[in-house]
Amino acid sequence: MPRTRAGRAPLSRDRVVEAASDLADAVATGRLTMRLVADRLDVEAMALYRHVADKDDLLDALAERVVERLNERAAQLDPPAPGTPWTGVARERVLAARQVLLRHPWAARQVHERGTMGPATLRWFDDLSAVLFAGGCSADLVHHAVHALGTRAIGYNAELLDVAPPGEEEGQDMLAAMAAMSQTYPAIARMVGEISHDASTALGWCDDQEEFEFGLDLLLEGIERRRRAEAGQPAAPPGPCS
Amino acid sequence: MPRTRAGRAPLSRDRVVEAASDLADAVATGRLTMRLVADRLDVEAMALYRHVADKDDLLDALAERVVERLNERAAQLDPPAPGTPWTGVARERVLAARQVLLRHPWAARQVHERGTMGPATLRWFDDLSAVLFAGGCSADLVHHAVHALGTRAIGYNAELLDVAPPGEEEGQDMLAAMAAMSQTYPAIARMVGEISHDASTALGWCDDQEEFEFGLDLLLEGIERRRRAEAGQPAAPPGPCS
DNA sequence: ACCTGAACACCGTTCAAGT
DNA sequence: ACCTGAACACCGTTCAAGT
Repeated sequence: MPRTRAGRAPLSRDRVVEAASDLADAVATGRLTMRLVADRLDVEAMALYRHVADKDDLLDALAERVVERLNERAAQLDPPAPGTPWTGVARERVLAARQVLLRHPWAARQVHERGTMGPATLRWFDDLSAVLFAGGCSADLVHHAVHALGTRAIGYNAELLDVAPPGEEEGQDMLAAMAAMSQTYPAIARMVGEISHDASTALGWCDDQEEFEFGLDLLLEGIERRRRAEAGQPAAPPGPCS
Repeated sequence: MPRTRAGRAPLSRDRVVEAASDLADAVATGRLTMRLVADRLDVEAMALYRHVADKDDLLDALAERVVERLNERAAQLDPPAPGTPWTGVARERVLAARQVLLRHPWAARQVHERGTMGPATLRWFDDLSAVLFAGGCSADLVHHAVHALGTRAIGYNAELLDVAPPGEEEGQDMLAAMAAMSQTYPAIARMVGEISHDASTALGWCDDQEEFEFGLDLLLEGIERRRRAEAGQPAAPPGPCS
């Protein structure tokens, strides 16, 4: 392994992000400074700027790194027993994500606050979408569900479909990029492709109010169903009046 | 109105918090500095420290101020038409809260992040709890529901019942304080009093994992019910097989 | 009593300089 | 090519001093 004259391994983006992640776990949120990260790497603060654009870039990378852990954790889950309903599979994935996030208390906020989705985040949402599709949900329902579950699970609330607004970019490059996306994130691509365009939801734009009300209604309906159950009325728990 | 020699109204905690709130609306989150707040009040930054303990104290007051707006907005709502189900009433309150919060993008995060609940926040939760009780929910259900809805509505996720851990304090003062609380926040008091103590939820402590799973299950069940409806199975929508 | 000036120990970030 | 030293324009916060 190459070493500098001072006897330490050379810096890299990964080493910087890793050090920052470790530090964020140890130190209170917001107390993370470039100088502290540098200290941990036995380096002057200014050396970091060769590997990250600025502090925001570092925080973005931090969020993405945690979502990578979510994906690794999801990959380790036992395959669901045959006959498991999709809800059970989704539940397990969301709870696994929560488990990882609880170990990095700063992470949910960081993931929540950034404006863009990195590859790891897209991967997580694509996998969750695939579970819903496999369960028989329509594209519209997958879309709403991912909003409702995603905010709760990994705190993401930015425009889900706002991949890259077609404008300044070359039309050719855009199409190629979208084709590549479809290969890599097939469930998301299917969702975007099949979603009802005559609704208030247009391609590349999510109606935040609609998504909020969708999630809110799910909660209210569920609470009301439990109230009924408490009160002794059967109210058709899972099945349709079986 | 009294004025200083320089010709400006004297500072007060309210004026400081108001200026900070206006500034937070205008400037990007995190860009709020003591010096900027002071500038807006035509005062040196150090003068603020006579009215707020430190920046954290100011941010806390900021959050509380916004929740006061939520309460004012809720008070202006038309009384629900007779026969309106409690879900409709709760829905209206949560959507009204969201309306206000959307005008102060920084507020949800701020409310979310602080560790304690001020009087305004307790007021909001007490009113919401009262709606659920009036709808016939049990104390346990109110408790779970307030967790599930509260996080979504005003981003609050700290321990709901962690009012003041009985320890160093005088027992007498504690009892008096709790009695006073019961007068001021009767629905919350009822919830705490009636909640099932044999469950994992003990007085003054909420099981975060349990609340998370409660909210998650509501979402999953609601999504599954919609999938069934899409697929043409009636699945007993609102009523019990009516 | 209420505000100010000067100062302290920090920030993120730049840029020319070292090796 | 990669890191450092010195510096700049900021932070929150203190404390003695002004009025």
